[in-house]
Amino acid sequence: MSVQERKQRERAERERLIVATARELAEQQGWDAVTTRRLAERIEYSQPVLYSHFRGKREIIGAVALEGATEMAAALRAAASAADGPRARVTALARTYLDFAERNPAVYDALFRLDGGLAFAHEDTPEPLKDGFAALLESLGEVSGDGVDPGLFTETFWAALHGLVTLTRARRLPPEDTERRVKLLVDRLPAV
Amino acid sequence: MSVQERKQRERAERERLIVATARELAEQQGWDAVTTRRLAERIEYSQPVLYSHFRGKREIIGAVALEGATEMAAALRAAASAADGPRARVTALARTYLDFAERNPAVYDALFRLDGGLAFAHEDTPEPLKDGFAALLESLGEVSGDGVDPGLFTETFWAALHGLVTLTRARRLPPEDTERRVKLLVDRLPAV
DNA sequence: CTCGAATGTCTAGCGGTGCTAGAATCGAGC
DNA sequence: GCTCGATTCTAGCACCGCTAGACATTCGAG
Repeated sequence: MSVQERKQRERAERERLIVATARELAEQQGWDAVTTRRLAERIEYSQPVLYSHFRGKREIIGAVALEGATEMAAALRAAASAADGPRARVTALARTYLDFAERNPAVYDALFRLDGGLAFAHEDTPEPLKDGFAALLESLGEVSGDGVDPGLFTETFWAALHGLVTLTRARRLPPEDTERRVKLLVDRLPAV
Repeated sequence: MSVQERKQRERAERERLIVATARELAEQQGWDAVTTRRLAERIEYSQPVLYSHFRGKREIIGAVALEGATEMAAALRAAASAADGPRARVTALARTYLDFAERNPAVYDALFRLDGGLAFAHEDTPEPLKDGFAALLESLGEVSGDGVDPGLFTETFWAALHGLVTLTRARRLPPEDTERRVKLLVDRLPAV
């Protein structure tokens, strides 16, 4: 028994190592640099070992996304709870969102740009993802205004932030004015 | 002379064929399916011929993007000029933007998601791209409101639309409520 | 009209990718 | 110490973007 338990523990540990290494490599050099060969070399195992933990690269991206979602939700909630009043919460939330995206570009990509094989906005969406959206909803829902569904408002505000993140990162928007763009969103979209 | 002219014409014609074929293939099966081998086969030349026209795949994406930018600008201007009054223009503009993105996903990706080696928001940005942004600015600039730079307002509104497009396409947002999300943006972001 | 040079296009190949079949090794339990 | 199942590895597949160098074709000069 104990032997099997130890093996299971070691296996779980190795799985964490794979995810952590993939994330680290992606943050350092971008997801394109996360090849199964490089990843295998970094964890000091051969390539096929990766496939005994994950179906393929896509699932590894998905694992990084789930990890990131939990962190992002926590960051958003921390920022929101530190702010006073609905408007201040929205401002804090937006800043924290952009800040997270900027500090963790690879995680952000895994979450919202790449295909990690995860279901979104669906009943079988993994809990961390639902919870991330919930964290947004908690602060944004209270400023959606009469006649506007809080969920829909949250989706729209989120999309606006996501647009800022992706266009800026893709060098379609100059980064200098981000703060002013966020201010515009925060000033006008909420119903108060 | 005439011989050289004919050759140049044929060469230009072949270049158009490459771009059109790449675009077609990308719209049919996504950009991942646009490999140099497949593309070469479809135009009935060998791979190296592609490299006598373009530095690489990236430049082919860039060429498709430029073509698409011109079309998009035209579509946006047509929609705007058919609408009556600033608010109606903004609504028409937003709908046309999303419609273009939905009808031409590969072109949209070439423009705003992929690396086509093009400079944006810069002095040496290619004319079609500048013109596309100008088409947005013409309608959005008039509703930016006092104290808000029209360019900045346009960027922000654009980013919101882009966020809707990409999150919906990436299956992060359910597609059904797009219309209501757009309404929210159009109702709240403009200063009137 | 011929022939060398320039131009154009091709075949073949490089080092890389994600992924996998089957051989080799390891270690637990008798 | 041995056996046998689980684990890990080596080697390889088909594909990728890209390119060197061979080959064919066309052109211009004599």
